[in-house]
Amino acid sequence: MAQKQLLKDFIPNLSVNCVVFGFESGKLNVVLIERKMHYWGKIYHDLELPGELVRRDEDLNSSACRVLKELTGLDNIYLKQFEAFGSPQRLKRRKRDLTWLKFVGHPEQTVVTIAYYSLINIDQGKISKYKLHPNVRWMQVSEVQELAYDHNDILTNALAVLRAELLLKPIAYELLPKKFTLGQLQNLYEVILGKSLDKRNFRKKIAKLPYIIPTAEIQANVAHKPAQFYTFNNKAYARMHKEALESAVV
Amino acid sequence: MAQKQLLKDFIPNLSVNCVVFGFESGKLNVVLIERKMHYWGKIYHDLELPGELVRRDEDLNSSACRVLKELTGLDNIYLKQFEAFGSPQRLKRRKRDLTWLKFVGHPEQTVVTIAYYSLINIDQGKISKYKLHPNVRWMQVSEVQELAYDHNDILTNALAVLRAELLLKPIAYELLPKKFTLGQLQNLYEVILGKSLDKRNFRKKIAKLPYIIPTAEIQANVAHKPAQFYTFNNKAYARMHKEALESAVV
DNA sequence: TCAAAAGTGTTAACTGTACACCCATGA
DNA sequence: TCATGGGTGTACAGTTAACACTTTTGA
Repeated sequence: MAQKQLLKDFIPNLSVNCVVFGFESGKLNVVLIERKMHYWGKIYHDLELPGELVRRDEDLNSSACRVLKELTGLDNIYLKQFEAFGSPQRLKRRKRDLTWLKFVGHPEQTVVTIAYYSLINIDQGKISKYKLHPNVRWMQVSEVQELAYDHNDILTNALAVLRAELLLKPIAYELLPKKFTLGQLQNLYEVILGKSLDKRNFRKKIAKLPYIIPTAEIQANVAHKPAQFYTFNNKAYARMHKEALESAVV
Repeated sequence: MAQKQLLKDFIPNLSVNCVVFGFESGKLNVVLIERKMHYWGKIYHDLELPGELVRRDEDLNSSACRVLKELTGLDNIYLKQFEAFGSPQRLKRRKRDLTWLKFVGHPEQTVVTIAYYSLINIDQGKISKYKLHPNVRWMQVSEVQELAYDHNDILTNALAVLRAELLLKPIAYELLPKKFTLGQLQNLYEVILGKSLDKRNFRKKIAKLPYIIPTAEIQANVAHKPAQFYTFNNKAYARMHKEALESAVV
């Protein structure tokens, strides 16, 4: 965590962490940071969620944006605060974490972290930009092992929030390229929710949504019947959402 | 905020605030703290949400519990973290707030607050205990005026979360006495959701829930047909909830 | 010609919604 | 006897869920 700037510019007890999800070739991935350290004479490689201490002059959201920007070079990314983690022991549950804190000269105080989850789409070859920092890793959520500190808890809760929001808000489209097929969309729902869905019922449901717009474009160079591309129309969504709110009854 | 204990025991940049809701005689109420101050020669009365700085050795949840305990003398209250508020300007938007901060000797740093909402029931004459602290006020949510700092934002968001959770989780029963009538329950939904519901449909829905148990008891001394009392059975709820999760499809 | 994913309708069960009257009680 | 809130059923509309085959393409 931020050792480059002057320590006094930061609130020593407050950090943000970002759980950055992305969907690529049918898998849900997450951005992790490699932490290399010497520990009892050996070199350990270890992973943690991206995060930093919060600056005194910035908003929490700006802080999370800053972390993402420094990490991936991207802004205008879907970003949502979901939980604060504040156990006094959260940084010190393992010997390895204590060693690391000493190694980087961390004051070893309680650090409460405000956790965000973030959705990116791996569109238009942007993926290369995520390699900006040499220790950024892009890993399948299902293959994540033991992370630093309480970061497994943070990831688990982020996933739970992602699942819940997927059913309530149009966030699937943050994870997909601008033009997507219904197969991709269904696959995304299946992967995140962890269950398979009926293709015909799924497509009927989508067909009723006024904000999923079919395009004239069609897949090319696929070894099966080529699929039609669709787009998400945010204005149509906002309109529908507004109407739904106004007429809502339990 | 906490001036009595040693300042070094607290994290100066981190507080918790509690939005304590209660339901009484058909109205949704919230606990507020009166803030009296001299301001340009006059005495102002002002309201804020209960809150305190977080101790270095305590968990965020414990911190919120502590605030509630000190305030109302009650523990084992429904308590849920819902959002962190961290704008650097959040304590200093008004002259009055700045004056107050100087008055109480606050270091005037950025304070990020972790906001909780809490539900209490005004059962069995417990209400008297809420008067423990002389400046505790119990006020209808619909009549709340301008609060200190960004506390109106916090209250607004707490209400939004309360509404959303009311539709998803059995929290209504935290706000009602152990034995309640269906009329009270419907009234609570109507007040929190801000719309009227169809009595017959509402009762049909409740009748299907395996965790709302009719008792043999019946209202007395009411100037209308006396209502039957019901209870919420948490075990039955947990059982049903577990089954629902296991068989869930989108 | 094969493999792989796209695309397509019907039926039955369930859920949500609209709607109006009588009942029991205390004042 | 009146005012107050308690209590009840039916019909229609909309939504969900189960289910199997044909199409188009590249390899």
